[in-house]
Amino acid sequence: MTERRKKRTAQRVKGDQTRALILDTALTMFRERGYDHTTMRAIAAKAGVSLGNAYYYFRSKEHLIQAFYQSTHDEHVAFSLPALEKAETLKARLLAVIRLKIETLKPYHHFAGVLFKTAADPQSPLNPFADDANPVRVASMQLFEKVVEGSTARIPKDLKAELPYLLWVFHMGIILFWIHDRSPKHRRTYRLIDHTVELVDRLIYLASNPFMRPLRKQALRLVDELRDAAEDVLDGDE
Amino acid sequence: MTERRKKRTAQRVKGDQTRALILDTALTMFRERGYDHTTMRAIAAKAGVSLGNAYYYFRSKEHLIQAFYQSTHDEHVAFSLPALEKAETLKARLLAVIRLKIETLKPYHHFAGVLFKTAADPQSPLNPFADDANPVRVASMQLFEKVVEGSTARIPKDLKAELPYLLWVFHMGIILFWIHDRSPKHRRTYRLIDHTVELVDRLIYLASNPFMRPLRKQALRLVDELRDAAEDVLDGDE
DNA sequence: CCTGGAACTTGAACGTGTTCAAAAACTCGC
DNA sequence: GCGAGTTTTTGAACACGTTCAAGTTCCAGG
Repeated sequence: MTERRKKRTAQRVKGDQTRALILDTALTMFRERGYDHTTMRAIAAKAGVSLGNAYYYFRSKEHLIQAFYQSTHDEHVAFSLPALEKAETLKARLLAVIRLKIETLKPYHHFAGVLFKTAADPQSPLNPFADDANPVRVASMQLFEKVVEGSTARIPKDLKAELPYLLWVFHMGIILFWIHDRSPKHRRTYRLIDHTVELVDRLIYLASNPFMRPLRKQALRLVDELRDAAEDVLDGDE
Repeated sequence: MTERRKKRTAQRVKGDQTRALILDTALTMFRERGYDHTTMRAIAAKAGVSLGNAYYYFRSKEHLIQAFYQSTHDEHVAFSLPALEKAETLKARLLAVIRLKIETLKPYHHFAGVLFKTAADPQSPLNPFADDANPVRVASMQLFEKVVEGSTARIPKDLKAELPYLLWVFHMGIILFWIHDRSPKHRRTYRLIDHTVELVDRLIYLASNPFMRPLRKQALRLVDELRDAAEDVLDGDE
């Protein structure tokens, strides 16, 4: 067993290098030419490996995107944690985290168009909505848990429980917008973030009013239903 | 000019037949085997034309979907108009139209998965969100105008103006859900329709309250912003 | 060192959507 | 019914994602 592990780690080094090389090459080319215009052959050629080798490390061209998610997410977290220490209100915390997300993704705007084509495709194994256990999604939601937990707002339990998920979905929506935003410096997106965060904040406040309890309950039940359904998509049967 | 038109119409007959033949063949095969598993070669072969000929009539495989939209939409309208004559309240009218939509699409559930992969893809010329001149979308929204106009509900002008669009988007959401719904007889979707229509109705009522005016205005401004942005995606620059 | 097996690498081959230049069919004015 | 022009039809060719059987490299155990 010890030997076995040693062997593995020993070999892993080379393998990991190749893997990283292919991924880096791919991401660079995606950034420069876009996803569609970057062929697997070109990636392999530029990375100095064979076509088949690229497929040894990445099951498909789409799987390169999964790796991209992971890497940008890590970066986003690194930016967000310090920012969260300085913000107290829910509004400020949410604003910071979402702005930083866009900041992180910025270099990839050109190729980001593909992200949602695949992310929104329910068939795709990369769809983060469908797969509850998707590590990127789990990690991503944890960040929004922090956003909610650390805040000083008073929010009813039922809503508070669902809020990280709702905010995560919200942030996906913002990214979707940003992908299509061709305004200079993404000003439009930043304006949208300001407006929607403000609106979300007001809605949360409104929904927290005891008056709103029945409507809130109804809406939350609906959210649950949608979540369940989204996750059922993966399993084959009924 | 007259000759020209005559010539055109004369030729159109044959051409239209071929076009229809290809489309029918394609839709049948999509229904039976699904979109991905139906190749252009197979469609051409089964229709008894050459591969190139299929591309003469349909610019791409995706464009066959556009034709599909059109044909099911026409059917949906034919079902809806009589139903709308019998329903007075907004809630009842909306419920009827959306249920009938699902009813219309039912035979295509198996292949519907592709619909949203392409419909949601902002790059695609078929994306109905991006192109506000898309004939299918125009026609589709007209139906929701009828839903609102014919109803007895009292709704503030600003909201009423935007409502057809909002309901159209809502109905797209329902379709998205239905596509992934694998429950027997799509019960889950019908339940969702009931719940969401109820919720939408309550929200409209709530939003119509003078108290809600500021929040409503803010939300509507946001909707406008989103619409504008979605439509800008098509134009190349800036 | 040698060997068996595992990890890694290769490139030819396949299936598919799409393009295109050339052929065929058709229309209309004469 | 002939010729010019237009529409329709053809199928070979291309590019790309993906697969796979076969080859190479690497390492622990003898």
